[in-house]
Amino acid sequence: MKNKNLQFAVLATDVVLFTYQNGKLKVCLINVDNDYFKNMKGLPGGLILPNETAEDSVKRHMKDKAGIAIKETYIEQLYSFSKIKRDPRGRVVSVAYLALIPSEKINYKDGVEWVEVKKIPKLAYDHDEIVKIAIERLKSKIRYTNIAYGILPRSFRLTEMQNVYETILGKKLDKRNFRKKIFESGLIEETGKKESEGAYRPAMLYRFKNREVVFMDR
Amino acid sequence: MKNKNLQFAVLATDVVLFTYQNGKLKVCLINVDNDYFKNMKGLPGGLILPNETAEDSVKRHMKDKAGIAIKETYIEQLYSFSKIKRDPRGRVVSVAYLALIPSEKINYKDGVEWVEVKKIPKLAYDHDEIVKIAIERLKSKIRYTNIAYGILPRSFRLTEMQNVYETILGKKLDKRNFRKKIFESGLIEETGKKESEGAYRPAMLYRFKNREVVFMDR
DNA sequence: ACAAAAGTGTTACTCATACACCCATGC
DNA sequence: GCATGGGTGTATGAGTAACACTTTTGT
Repeated sequence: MKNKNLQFAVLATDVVLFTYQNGKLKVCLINVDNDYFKNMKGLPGGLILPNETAEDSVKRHMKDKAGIAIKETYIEQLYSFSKIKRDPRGRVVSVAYLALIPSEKINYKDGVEWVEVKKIPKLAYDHDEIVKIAIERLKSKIRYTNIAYGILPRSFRLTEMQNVYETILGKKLDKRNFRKKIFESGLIEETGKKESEGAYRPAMLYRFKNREVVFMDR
Repeated sequence: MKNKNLQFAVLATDVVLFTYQNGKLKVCLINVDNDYFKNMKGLPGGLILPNETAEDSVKRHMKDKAGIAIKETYIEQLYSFSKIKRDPRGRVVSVAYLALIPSEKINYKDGVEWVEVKKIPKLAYDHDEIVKIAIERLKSKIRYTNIAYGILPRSFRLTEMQNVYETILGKKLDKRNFRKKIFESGLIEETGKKESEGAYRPAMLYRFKNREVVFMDR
């Protein structure tokens, strides 16, 4: 660096990592316990190192702090937070990310908890605000992209998919209209296999055609 | 700061500042001339200081480098750029912003040029990428918000407004449909005044009801 | 045979699109 | 009276929303 005195801020990342489990949308939270935030929860995250991009940093922290296998996750940059007092320990500017993971890919670790979105407690730092923005982004983006691939298993029943949409959007959807729209979108295809859930009629299993973001027409 | 060796990156902001002038969408560019980028252009921007947020920083640089009166501008955060080599002089992470200004509020300064979007040359650093993302954001956001208030004068004719939309969206719109949609959106209201453009029938002048962002229904 | 989830079509309504002529004014 | 931009309505097609019953399977 040329000018030492320009270096003043710690640069960090935070991630709002969602999963869908037992019919509920959940967020990954870790324990926070320091002089300023006693026995609270917060988002996983940490510093950006000199030789990594913000995205590299998020992936590393997701792996280290939440035990997440990076390959399995959808990640997108959410927003950057730069309020001067957002971290009472010193000036920290944070680039926040939104990430999705199918629940069966989660590795559970001590100090890491998956909390239902509706039951998130008051969080440390400005993490409440970050989560709020992440939920809005997820809600709007699931409408016009295929990012649900990030939160559903590789192959899934359509009712499962509909449940994910209903939970994220926070409202019931009509089964026939949902299916029509999803089929017409061309985002998914049959796997050819069927799955029986307990004792009843087996359901066709589907998968996403693409595992990169696709925007729906318009 | 607690830990000196955590401080490695320079934090900066860049702004993609749009205006609409003579039927053209233009971007504010400044001269860049250093060891790495000879006689080129780039976006206005600069460092974030220890006592300012990213948004404070953008506003300050817009004022200093481009002579823009802050009060008149619409500003939103665009995206953060953290590629390690994006600035060859050293590690700089930049929070980019999108801003809009009505052309009559521009103060012209030496070394600052307003370049038609279609004619933007190769820019210094990663500023091409930033501009591209800004244009996409502007295109999509003008469809479902009232942010056009940031680029139109306080009061304006409807054809003027339609021209702004056509230029940003890059396509012709139907006059009657445009008017219908705008009126139904409830975003604007009559000022009660009329304006004659040259020798012909005077047009009703309108203004935006709100000068903060409003999202259209749906 | 029954319990449970899977699967399937039609109608009504709303919204977007396409399209052409008269109006008001200054010169 | 003419040139110019301002202003207006209707018809068609597309997409969204509402709605209920039959099918398949395991027990």
